[in-house]
Amino acid sequence: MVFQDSNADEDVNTRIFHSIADVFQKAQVTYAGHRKHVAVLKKIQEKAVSQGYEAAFNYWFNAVVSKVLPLRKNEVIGDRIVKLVAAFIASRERDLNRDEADMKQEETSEAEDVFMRFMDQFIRHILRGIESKDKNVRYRVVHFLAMIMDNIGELDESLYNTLVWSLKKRIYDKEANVRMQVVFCLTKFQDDETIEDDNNTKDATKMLISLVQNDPSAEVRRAAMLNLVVNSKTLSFILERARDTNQVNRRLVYTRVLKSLGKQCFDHVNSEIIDQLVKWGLEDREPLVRTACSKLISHDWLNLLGGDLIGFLEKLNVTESQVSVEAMECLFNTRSDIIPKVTFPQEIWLELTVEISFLSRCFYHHCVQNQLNEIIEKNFPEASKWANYLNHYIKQRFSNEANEVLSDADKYNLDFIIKQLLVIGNDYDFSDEIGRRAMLNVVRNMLGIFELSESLVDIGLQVLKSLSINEKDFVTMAIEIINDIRDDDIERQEQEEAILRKDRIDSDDDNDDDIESFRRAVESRVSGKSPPEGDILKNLPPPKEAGAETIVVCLTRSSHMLKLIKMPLEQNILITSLIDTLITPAVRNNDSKIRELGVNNLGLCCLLDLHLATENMYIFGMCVSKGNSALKQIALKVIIDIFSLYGLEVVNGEGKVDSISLHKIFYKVLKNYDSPECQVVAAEGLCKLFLADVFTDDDLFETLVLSYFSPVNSSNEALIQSFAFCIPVYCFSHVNHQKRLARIAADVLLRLCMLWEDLQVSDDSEKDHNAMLKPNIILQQLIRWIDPRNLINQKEDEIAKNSVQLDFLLDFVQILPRIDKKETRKLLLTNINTVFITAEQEYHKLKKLTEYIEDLIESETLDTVSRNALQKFNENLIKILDAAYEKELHRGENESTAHEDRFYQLLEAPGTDSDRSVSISEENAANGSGKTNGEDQVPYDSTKKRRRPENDGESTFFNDGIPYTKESVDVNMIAKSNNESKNVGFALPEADEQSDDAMSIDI
Amino acid sequence: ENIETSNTNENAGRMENLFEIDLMSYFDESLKRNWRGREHWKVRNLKRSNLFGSGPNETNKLNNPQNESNDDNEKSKNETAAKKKKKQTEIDFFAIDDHLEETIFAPKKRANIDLPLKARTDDSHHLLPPDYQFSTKKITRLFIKPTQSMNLFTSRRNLEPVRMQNEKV
DNA sequence: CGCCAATAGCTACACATC
DNA sequence: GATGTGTAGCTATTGGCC
Repeated sequence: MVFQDSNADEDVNTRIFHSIADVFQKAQVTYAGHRKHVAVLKKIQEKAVSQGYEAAFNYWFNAVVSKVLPLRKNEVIGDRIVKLVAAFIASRERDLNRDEADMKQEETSEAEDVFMRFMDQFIRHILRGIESKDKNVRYRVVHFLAMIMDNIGELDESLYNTLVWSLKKRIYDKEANVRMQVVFCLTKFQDDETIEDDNNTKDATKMLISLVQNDPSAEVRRAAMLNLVVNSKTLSFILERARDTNQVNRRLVYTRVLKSLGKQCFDHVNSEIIDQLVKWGLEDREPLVRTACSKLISHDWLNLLGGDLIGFLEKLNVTESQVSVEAMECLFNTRSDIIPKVTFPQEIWLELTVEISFLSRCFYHHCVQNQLNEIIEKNFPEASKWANYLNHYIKQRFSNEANEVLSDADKYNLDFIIKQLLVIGNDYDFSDEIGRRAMLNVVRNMLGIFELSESLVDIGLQVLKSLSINEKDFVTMAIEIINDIRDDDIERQEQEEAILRKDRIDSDDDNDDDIESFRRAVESRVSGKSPPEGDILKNLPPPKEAGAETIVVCLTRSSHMLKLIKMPLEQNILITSLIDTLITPAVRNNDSKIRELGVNNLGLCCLLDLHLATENMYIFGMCVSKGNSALKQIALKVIIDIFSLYGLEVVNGEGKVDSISLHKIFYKVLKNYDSPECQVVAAEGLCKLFLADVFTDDDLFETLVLSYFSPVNSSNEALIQSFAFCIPVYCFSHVNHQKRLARIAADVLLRLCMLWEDLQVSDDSEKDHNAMLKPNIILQQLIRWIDPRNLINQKEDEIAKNSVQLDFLLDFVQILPRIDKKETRKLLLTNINTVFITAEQEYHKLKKLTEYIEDLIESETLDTVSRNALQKFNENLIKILDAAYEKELHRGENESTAHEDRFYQLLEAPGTDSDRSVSISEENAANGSGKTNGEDQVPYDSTKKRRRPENDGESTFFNDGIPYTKESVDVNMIAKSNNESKNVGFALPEADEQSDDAMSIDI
Repeated sequence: ENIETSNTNENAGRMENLFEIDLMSYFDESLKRNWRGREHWKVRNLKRSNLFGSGPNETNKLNNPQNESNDDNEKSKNETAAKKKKKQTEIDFFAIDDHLEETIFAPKKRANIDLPLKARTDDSHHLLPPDYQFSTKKITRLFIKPTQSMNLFTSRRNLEPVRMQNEKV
């Protein structure tokens, strides 16, 4: 032992100090021997206390601890000492508890007092540093606290309050690490509240809930998530983290939270939430999250349920579940061991529940996918039996008594079961003709049922198609079903009428009238004339058509049928007549539901026939510009699909709609942020059409790009995501696409910068402020999109020669002066070095660029940051220019000297005005469009000129100076095109003129 | 002859189809992390093909291989030295520093150690927006007739009704 | 056979630096 | 705010152990 009895006060004091220091000195090097070190410390303390030097011990203990406080996170020495102290305190507390248990009362109270005094002063000591300006000190302080929390014993009330108060303040520390440790501390204060108190959640828990949602640091949120007590109030906040922006947090919900919840999960979490969690997990973009989720399902949960798949489906509430299909797929795929354990005895098919039917459907699908034919044969009956089973449930559901016997829930469940059986049936082996016929009968009859739900119509028709001999056969059967439904309805109406009249006639004692009026009714229906007025007053007007409800039922069937066929229309008279008798009248109908279905049907027919499509473009256009939101969306989809299929053949020609009018419609929809859904359809659709090179218009494309960046669309997630996907696909899929963006990029940037500057001065708080990207980010994004290195199918040398970015830069330096604020220009200029410049690119362009850049450096009043960036760029540029010059020389030697001369001229007279006026566009006109396979009909140069700021007013779409607002589409263009051609345009009235009447058009 | 030509046509078509599918999965793969768009796109995506000099500086480096190796050696030396320094510093618990506590416990003065107010709450609660799962598959499907899809990359200016896919519900 | 540590290797995130 | 380095939190593999 280092210190022994001594009489001198000082001596004892220093010995205590040295002893403590000695322990710390050794403990800082390694964890090994910590137990011994703790024991030594205890000895020192005991001895000191016994000698009346308790205070000295505490003092020196604090002193050495202080030394460790400035050590930053992960400094091992700090970590070791913290652990040492924590171990010391924990050991002390353990001793006390043990002594208490052993009933050593007297000793205990003394030791307890010592311990409490020690803790009190120690905590007060380190708390002095909790607001230190040194973040490391703050970190170590809370680190110490977090580590000793478990053994803190009972605190004096005032100290307790101080501690809590200090911690509460630190949950808003600037440093994430500090906040994280505070979270660990706070978790200890919520311990006793596992017993729920309904309206009194503890402060600590409340704070953790707030942190788990709001803290900017993912790690702090993680700490809060993992340490929150689990009860009915906190659970939703914890589970919500399955969509945390941080990948690890998301994963932990599955690997940690849900796993440890175990069975509780099913008992206390409602099925909707479980379903949502599974959906999120299995659909996550991160493979790690997906595997975590699938592991949870297929291992933890399945084991928990003892392999009970039905039970699992019950938990998911299969009839409402959005993911049960994927979940089952995941189960079967990851746990192939359960496959042989799944069996379906014959009896089960007549006793199906929703879960069993669903399981069988997924199981069947899995077996088909993996060609487990024996298993299928073992479990699933032959086709004719299957048809019987199916019929069993259909009868049960739609029999005459059904309405009285079955509750809504029963009907719902039966529908669900029938659907599963049909899904299976769709993949069934119908090589056996008897089975096929049986099934065909059942399905045909089913499809004739008036009340059949749409989803059953859909799958029913699919099965019908699988069962049919060929497409023509399928269409014949389907149309027969539709006609039957309609005829039945008409017949029913007539019967009702007849009965009505009969009642009357009975009282009038005349029978002949009946036949007479029937004849007239039929006559009028055929001829389309209405019966004489007198008759109308006497009798009810005979129905010419099926009732509205019936029409809907028919149209539903026809649309699901049309979705499934691809046979050209001209080969199918039946469909042509369907158009005449059912679809066209529906399009003209006043009932909006019928009209929407009609347009959808007509659209589907158009996808089968180019001529029909061409003829009807006008109607679809009218629907988009005049219709209500739902109709608008359908018609828009139809137009886009038609374009996708036929390209521009359907427009621009004698009697055809001209494409400019349609462009205008697209502009309008794209900018109408009152109907975001239509915006998304327009955006996605236009992207498709551009991708397929159906559309090649620069201005329209510019509108697309502006829509992406426009702050007014910032809350339209679907729109943003659609663009985020489509624009890069477009740009990277073809050189010409990238060129198109490069052509408009500078203009886009200019407009957006101006808009951004406007937003900065407008005092519309921070919301608008955040809604828009900063110009530098926009620039980066644009540069990335036009980076030739991202192009597919490019060889290295092709990439090196590609000068789209160079072209863009040339535009860029010219729009730069038009940006008002220096700050904005600075944001842009700092990014200039990310542009891809090589010596392989055209010499004269490089040359031109250096001139511009040097001009910029000289003339502009630049801040240092921009100047540095520019100079750095210029240095590189000059190097490249030199290299390019070398190359050019070599080429010149080999080919002709004509070029060479020019380059010498350029070199010798740099920066002269005459040189500068040798316009770039001249060269562009030659090089830009010549190599493009004629796909870009607009010459590079002309577009560019048109876009030059000076000419803005002439024909650019956004001539109001403020990019992308309200009605900036010019009317001139449309008017012009209408005058020029014989094409059909759309007279587009202003909004106030809109009315449904406008829709009643004749074809 | 006929058979042969039809075969080659078929093969060409098949190749085209393969090409299309390849491209589709290429784009799906490389863009799947950018789905949130706008400020959330990350630089790391679509790794630049660094197959060749990815910047103007490259030439310089290639010209002086010797310097580089020297640099590397020095660097590695420096690194290890620095690491050792960091890890080796022991604390002398015997030394008494009266001013230590003064400094570490110094009042914070004006130094702001707090999170700015606007960073303390977040409207999004740091949750991801709904994922609309855009993909080449979704893009190529027709809107009103999802069983039919178009070719994006091959057969520019398209577009015969290609590929009927009966999809399971 | 399953279990565990130890190990290497990976990526998104955090931190430090200028 | 762009940059490079460091780190947390995994995954996968190995080899020893019961």
